[in-house]
Amino acid sequence: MRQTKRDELVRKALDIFYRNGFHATGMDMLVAETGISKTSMYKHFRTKEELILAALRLRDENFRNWLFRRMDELGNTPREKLIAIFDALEEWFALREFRGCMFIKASAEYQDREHPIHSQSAEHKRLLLEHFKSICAQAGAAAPGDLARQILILKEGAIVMAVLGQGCDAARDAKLAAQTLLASALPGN
Amino acid sequence: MRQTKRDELVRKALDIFYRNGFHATGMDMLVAETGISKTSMYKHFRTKEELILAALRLRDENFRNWLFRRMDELGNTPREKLIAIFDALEEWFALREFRGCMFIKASAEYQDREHPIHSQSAEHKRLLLEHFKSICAQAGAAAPGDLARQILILKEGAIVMAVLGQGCDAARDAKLAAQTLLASALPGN
DNA sequence: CCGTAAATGTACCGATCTGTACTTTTTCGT
DNA sequence: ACGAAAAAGTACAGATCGGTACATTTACGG
Repeated sequence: MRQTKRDELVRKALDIFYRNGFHATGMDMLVAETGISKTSMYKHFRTKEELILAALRLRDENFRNWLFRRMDELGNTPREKLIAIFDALEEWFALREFRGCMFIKASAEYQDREHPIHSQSAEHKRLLLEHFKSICAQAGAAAPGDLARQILILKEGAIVMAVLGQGCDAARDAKLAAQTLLASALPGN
Repeated sequence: MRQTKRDELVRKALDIFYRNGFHATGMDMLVAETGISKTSMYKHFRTKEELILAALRLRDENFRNWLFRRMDELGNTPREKLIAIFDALEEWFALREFRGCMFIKASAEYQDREHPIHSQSAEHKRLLLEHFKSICAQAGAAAPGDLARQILILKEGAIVMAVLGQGCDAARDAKLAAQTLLASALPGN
């Protein structure tokens, strides 16, 4: 139960980085918006980068928990769970606070593949892919890895178009594409 | 023929912004890397933002010219041209200097939809979509708009996974998905 | 209620940020 | 070769950057 303050910092910093970007958010702004003193911040995290990494870890946990739970709630069969990815995305895109994928943005600001922030973002995508792959296997796909990667591509593309598209419903488009892919890759009707 | 210097500045600035990011690239770095004096820069562009917008305009022109030309060169029929998108992507991803989509990165750093840099990035995607849609129509798609948006989603997703995926060939995965979609949406075999 | 750990407030460091002022040098058409 | 325009050089303003020092205040378990 200790570390409430540290958790509060990470939670609030995550919000601010998500809304404002990483380079564009200074430590002084974090002090102003979180109400937590700079001294405390640097007691918990030695550098801004460490704070960003902690925020990304929390984001990874939150996002995967949310998506996987929503897939389970919205779909009964493995096949339905895969389609439910895009229903969940639609809910997300509709939120007022939706601002795109935090990890795409992180990798855009920290481009070097060796950079911890970049590789942690890549790890998030790897974890998503792993889960998708196991569900594709449950659904009876002949090549679960291939199918999972195609679905992940649809998911990432939908997020990009939700940010940069104008008005059109990217989740719905991606869902239609996913249904076509599943109909072609999965046995049964 | 005048403005060679201005064009040189935009061209070099584009490279640096692409490699280094927008906020992470200061005007002093641009001076050092381009060899062009700060005085000249601010004579041609009143602010850094104007220079970024000029660089993005050049990027949009270069990228669309390259992709549409490559689609024409690699595909004979409209259907083949659509598939060729992903062969072109594969070439791009293999380049040593590949660093993802400049417009995804721009929208990640300038998130406000009202911001000129963001809306110019969205315009780039709109122009891609328009072209894809006209080729989908030529290919005989019943709903060319729907199909074009699905293909654009695959293209954007492939770029994201080329940046954040590990080793796997995102262009090939997206191409397989596109072939499935076209087989389902287009008349003929 | 006391002692200790945690958090705060304030002031600061050197570096870097975008942008400007002003002078000198280079370029280039005529 | 001359004159105007363009480019460069230098120095700087004012704000903000990430990060630190240090003294003070708050919170809390025994």
